[in-house]
Amino acid sequence: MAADDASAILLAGKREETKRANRQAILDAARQVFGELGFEGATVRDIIRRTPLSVGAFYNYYRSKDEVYEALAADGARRFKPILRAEYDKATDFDGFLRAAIFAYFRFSLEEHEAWQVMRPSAERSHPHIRVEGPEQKAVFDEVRAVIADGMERGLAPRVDADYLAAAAIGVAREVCDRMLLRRPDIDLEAAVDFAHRMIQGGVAALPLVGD
Amino acid sequence: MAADDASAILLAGKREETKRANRQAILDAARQVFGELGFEGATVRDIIRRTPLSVGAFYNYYRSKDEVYEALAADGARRFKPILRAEYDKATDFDGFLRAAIFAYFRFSLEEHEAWQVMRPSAERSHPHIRVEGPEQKAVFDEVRAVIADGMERGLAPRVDADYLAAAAIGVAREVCDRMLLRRPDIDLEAAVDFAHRMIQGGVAALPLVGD
DNA sequence: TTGTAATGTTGACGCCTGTTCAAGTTTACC
DNA sequence: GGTAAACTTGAACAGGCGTCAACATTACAA
Repeated sequence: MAADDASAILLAGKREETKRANRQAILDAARQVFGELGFEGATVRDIIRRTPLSVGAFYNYYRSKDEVYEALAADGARRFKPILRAEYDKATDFDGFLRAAIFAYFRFSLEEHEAWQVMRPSAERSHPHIRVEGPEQKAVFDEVRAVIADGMERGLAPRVDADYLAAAAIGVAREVCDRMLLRRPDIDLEAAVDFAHRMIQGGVAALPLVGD
Repeated sequence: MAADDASAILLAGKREETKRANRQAILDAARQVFGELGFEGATVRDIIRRTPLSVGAFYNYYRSKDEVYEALAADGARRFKPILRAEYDKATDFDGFLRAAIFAYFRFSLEEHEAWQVMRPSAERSHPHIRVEGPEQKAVFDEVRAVIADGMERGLAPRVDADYLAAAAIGVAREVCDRMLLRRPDIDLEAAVDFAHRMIQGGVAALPLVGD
């Protein structure tokens, strides 16, 4: 054969290339399967069945089912960070920042939810008592928490118990967002954001300042 | 033998009696084990190992591991309901009711948490991404949600989106309570309740009334 | 080109889980 | 004492996760 027929491969090492591709394939398959079956319901074999790989290969790339999940969460964080940051920069006061953060979170969740059937229905049907957080949602949450804490340290937010405020804001956002998603197909993003925003903002105003 | 040595048994049928005892034994063991290992981590064998019964007997009393969990939750609800109801009756306005409900919830959670090591540490270590709700907590939650909805229907609460308000209040209470429990051993129940109460109450005041 | 070490892949295997069921035991009642 | 119903037992089953010795591919040097 005059020419090597593996011409489509870049100049980069072939090993490195397939490695990256396999990692991605597993991640994509896992996202799908987790979405359809939920974390508990999904088996490693369900995942690798949607890739050209074998069980053993899976464990070559990820040490466990849990680790794929973490990777998925990290991926979600990587995508959400810049979105939140952009909105953050646009805001000038705490209130504006708050709304921007909430809006960003709701929008992101909505998109993820619509992109692939996120674990809500099937997961809850099979294990009604266990609350499974979508990997993206977890990541987004950590991010929002960090930003809120950051805004507080910079003096943008009123001086209240930072830990509790972050927790409360996260609680409101999470629950209201979940509720909103349940209203499909009649989802009013603006109304939900507005509700959460007013709730948190009004709540903050009523809070006792900390440190005397 | 002149006298039957099973004299301790009541006049009630022996069958009925041991049945009730076994049911309770399983429930108690399950509470312990779920607390230590979390729902996923706990195996049916772990549970029956702490009772004088066998695997088969377990399935004679409960159809599945899930069902014991549900029973535990129902038990929690049964104990919490009167507490919440009592506080509810004492309150005269929405604000007082709100505070009473939050207080009751926090106190109940705190007691459950201290009674037996509730699933927080070990469960999260084994499955960091899965949020396992303690059976009692789930029950308490359902109860609080119901009461909030009830108060709203009776016109005690302002006319806002009931669904979202319940969700938001639950979100705040849940997260702040969790946060509070993490501060062991320096837990300030009053402060936490106060925070959650002001947050929700202030938030409600800032909400747009529904139906024009 | 060809030999060889390193790296990647495979799937049957071991162990553990929830759940079932035929066989054995206990209770209730006559 | 005898018998039927109710209950208990634990080995067995299906199915899950994660491992590993054997096999395949790649990289590289001579």
